[in-house]
Amino acid sequence: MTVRTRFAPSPTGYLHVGGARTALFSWLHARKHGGHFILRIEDTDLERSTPESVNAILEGMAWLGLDYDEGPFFQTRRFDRYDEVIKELLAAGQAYRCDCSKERLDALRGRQMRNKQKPRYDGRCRARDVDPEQPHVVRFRTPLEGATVIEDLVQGRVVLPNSELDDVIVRRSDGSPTYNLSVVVDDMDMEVTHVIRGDDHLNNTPRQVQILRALGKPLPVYAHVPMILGEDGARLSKRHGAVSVVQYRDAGFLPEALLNYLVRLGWSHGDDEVFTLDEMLEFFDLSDVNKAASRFDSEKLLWLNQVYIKSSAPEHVARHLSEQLGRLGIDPTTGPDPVGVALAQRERAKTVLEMAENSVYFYQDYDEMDVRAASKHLRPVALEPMALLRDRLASLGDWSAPRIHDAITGTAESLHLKLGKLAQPLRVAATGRGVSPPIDVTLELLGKERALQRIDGALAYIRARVEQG
RNA sequence: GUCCCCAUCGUCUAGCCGGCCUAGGACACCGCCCUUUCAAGGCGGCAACACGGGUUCGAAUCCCGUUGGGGACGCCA
Repeated sequence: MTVRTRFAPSPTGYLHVGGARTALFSWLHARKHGGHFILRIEDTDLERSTPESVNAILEGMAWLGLDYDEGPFFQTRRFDRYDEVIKELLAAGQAYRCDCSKERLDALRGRQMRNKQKPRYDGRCRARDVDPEQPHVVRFRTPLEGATVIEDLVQGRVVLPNSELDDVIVRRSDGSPTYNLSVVVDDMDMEVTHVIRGDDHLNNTPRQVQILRALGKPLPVYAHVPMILGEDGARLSKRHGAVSVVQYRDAGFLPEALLNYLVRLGWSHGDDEVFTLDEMLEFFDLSDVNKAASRFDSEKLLWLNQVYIKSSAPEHVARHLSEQLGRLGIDPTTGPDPVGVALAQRERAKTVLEMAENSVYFYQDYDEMDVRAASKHLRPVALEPMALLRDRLASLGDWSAPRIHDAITGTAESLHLKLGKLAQPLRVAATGRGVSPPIDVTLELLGKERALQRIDGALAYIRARVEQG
């Protein structure tokens, strides 16, 4: 039997990191076993589902490279099918109509809570014959006796007495199906073999198992993966800032870095930390997934992102860099090849956004210099050495880092200056700040014309300082 | 409140079918080295088996309880 997994988000928001990891595990499991990965949009909640959310989810999945073989399926297009199953249950006496009012239900819940009981439907309509023409919901008739056992791939055996379950609503009074019914029908119709989802669904599983049994269908294999908590240990929410996958994209993260970070949350393979997609596929196994919830640690994500920035092909990083430059309003064709910039900056950027922000001076003249850097390094003592170096650089025929380097060290030696005494002023002149890639590389990228221009500007700055005393 | 799940360094985790663990790796943090800046890199350091009972010659590893955390309890998914 071929493996079939699915990712089934409800379109009520963006794709957050928790959902993305569930999708990743599901995708990995399908791909590893040569199976199919299905995307299904659970939009039965007409009130809260939005097309924007659907797009946000698709966008996030696409960015991460989690491609699906089937779908996206929309549950709203399958209402007829759900109704068919509900009728089947009704006809078999596995479900019944209920016309209990919200008020009665609320009162019942209140009473039960006060009595320190678990709030649940009392089954008042189980034996009543509710008029199908009058407003009503349909409830599943849960067995009163026995227990439901789930053999979960990550949670192990979970047993829940059926007395803990109440009769869930499977069809609302407006005729729409509820979650527990639609998932069951879909997973069954789509022949899903492995239901991989967050463990917040573990409590729902016995109900779904009961419905499946009532329908006489085989059970899928369940795997409830632990949740991802925010850095403060609380459930992930908007309050935690950047939890949306596309926000990480915009913040300059590489999709492979996020994927790598996510796969290591709740799963491990010995002491390994960095995995290529192929390695993930080779080593990932649901049975190695932890049971405990884990916290999201953005520091470690940042580290991994830098690992990927440093080790990926420069051309690949450069593509992301160009995008980020574009978002900063810079046209990458107005300066050095982003590949060279990526190569020069890769060791000093934890995100591509940071890399772009620190590379602006390659493409645009700086408006003003960093005050501290300028006052520290562009001092009168630097005037002569800089002027000398400027001429030497100007005479360079081959504007390459090695030649530039020779010019700088040559000048420093002839003046008996420590390299830093010359390199730092030069850096401030060239970039307007005290930090940059190695100065020879920086100058090469800048180009001869631009570099000399900026040195001239810095010389003028120093002269003005001399005059001011 | 009731039920379900969980519990190793600050964080992610290895180990968990008992002895190889004076508990390993990674992030973060601290120190040293390298160094034209910032980084990167190298080396070193700090730091945990939640607690209490058992079982056993022997427990991080098995059992029970306590505490703590998370989840579910909706005509949300």
